[in-house]
Amino acid sequence: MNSRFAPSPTGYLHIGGARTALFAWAWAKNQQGKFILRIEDTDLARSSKASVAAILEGMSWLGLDYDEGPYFQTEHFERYKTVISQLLNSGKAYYCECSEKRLQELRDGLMAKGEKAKYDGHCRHKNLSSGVVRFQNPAAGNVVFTDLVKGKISVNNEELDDLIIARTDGSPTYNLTVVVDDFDMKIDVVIRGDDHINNTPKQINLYQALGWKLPDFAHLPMILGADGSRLSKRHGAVSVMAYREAGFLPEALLNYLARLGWSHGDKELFSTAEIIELFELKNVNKAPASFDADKLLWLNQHYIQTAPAQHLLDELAWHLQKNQIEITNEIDIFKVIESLRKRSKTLVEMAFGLKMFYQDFTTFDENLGKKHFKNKAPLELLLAKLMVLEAWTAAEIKAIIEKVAEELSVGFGKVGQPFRLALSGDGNAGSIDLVAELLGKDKVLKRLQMALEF
RNA sequence: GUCGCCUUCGUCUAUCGGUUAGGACCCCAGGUUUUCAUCCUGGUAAGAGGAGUUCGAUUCUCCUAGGCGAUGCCA
Repeated sequence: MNSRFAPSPTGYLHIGGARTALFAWAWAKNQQGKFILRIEDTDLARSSKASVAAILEGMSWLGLDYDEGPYFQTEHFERYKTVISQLLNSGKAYYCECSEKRLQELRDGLMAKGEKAKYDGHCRHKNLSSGVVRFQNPAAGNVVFTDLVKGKISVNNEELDDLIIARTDGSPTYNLTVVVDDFDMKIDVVIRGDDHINNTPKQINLYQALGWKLPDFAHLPMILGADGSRLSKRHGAVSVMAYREAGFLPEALLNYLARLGWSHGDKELFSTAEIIELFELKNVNKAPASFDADKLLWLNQHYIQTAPAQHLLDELAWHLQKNQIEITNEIDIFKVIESLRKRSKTLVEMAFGLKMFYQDFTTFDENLGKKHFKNKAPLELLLAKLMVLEAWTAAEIKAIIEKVAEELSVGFGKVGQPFRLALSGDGNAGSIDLVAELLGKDKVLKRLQMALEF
């Protein structure tokens, strides 16, 4: 059982496309069939190599691996040409030379009369031999099909017109190429966005004219922005890679996308393997869904808290490189990750929190410094006691902080907070005793000294 | 305009005609806590409107409204 993802390379891989890919991928894997990637690049003017690369990059990051492809429709032009002449020869398609102007006037006129704007078949019996090629759609009857997510859909042929299947330059158009490729690639279920529902009856007529067996269709509802309108740039990030940049884990995005329009009872958390195992088209929701950034963030936090440290490090590496943070052997990165994971919602936050362990700083946050370094006594006492501390462990360090607080008759916070600022520079750090242990005696003493000079 | 699709808490969703309509995110309250977090407990909150079928409709049918999509020599 095969499915495919067929993006047109006119931009990056966006959230909606990624979900379509995910569902098609999950379905094929669930069926133990093939997932095929096909690039629909027949619009030469709008397609670009950069977009192809961006789409492949997005899919690769998400781990949506394909069993075949990427195929490019531009490599199938001969095949399309053959099919088009077959249609022409059998009288199921014809040339049309109507000018753009005539077509426009025709549309305007019909619309003004309150009728469906469609081609009137002007050139149908002219026996022309140049121009665009139109498919002769059946004039009457209904096209009925059972969509695997939407159910029964019926469209009257009177609503459909003779669609163009080849442009003046001979190049094929979308409705023809999908039909040919889906047939040739033995696609069992065409899984795609529901903006294609209206094309489906036309394609079904094409299949029938060609005498080909129909695939099943499954049309996925759209993803809307938080305000319920079509997802666009003003809703924030729409590109998959923008989520990588924002510090999301691919499994979090995948889990989120899976639950957007699909469900398995009350289950919220799905590993990638579980998505494959449990995915069923019949559990896909019919209604469009709004993108909720808060829930995605919650999932990301969940996966940051539970993922193996090595995996976190692998994903983190990209961010560290981007921020020019270099991990050294001096401090155990895994211990640092453990100390950070509970307080990081994104990898960006984690990378940021990691900085203080591997990069020295020269200044403290001005405002916080004024507040916490005003009274030097806690830091002086801390420094004196830590300097002579032999067993450099969190427990010992904590005992010293408590002792300092006791000697000065202040609360733990009065010592801990200045200490935290001294070590981090910006006040953002976790359990201060643990942070101090990880940082190591040298750096701790140095930074305390620096704080005293503030 | 015309055609198609859709409609359960603010959001994502569950519900095989009979449920106090459940879960999750968000939000709020309380608890744990060395900042910020995490974590735990509890809470607020929904069947678009109107007919019909039925002993009984969120669930089936129809109408209306609203949203989205299509109406391209884009895909």
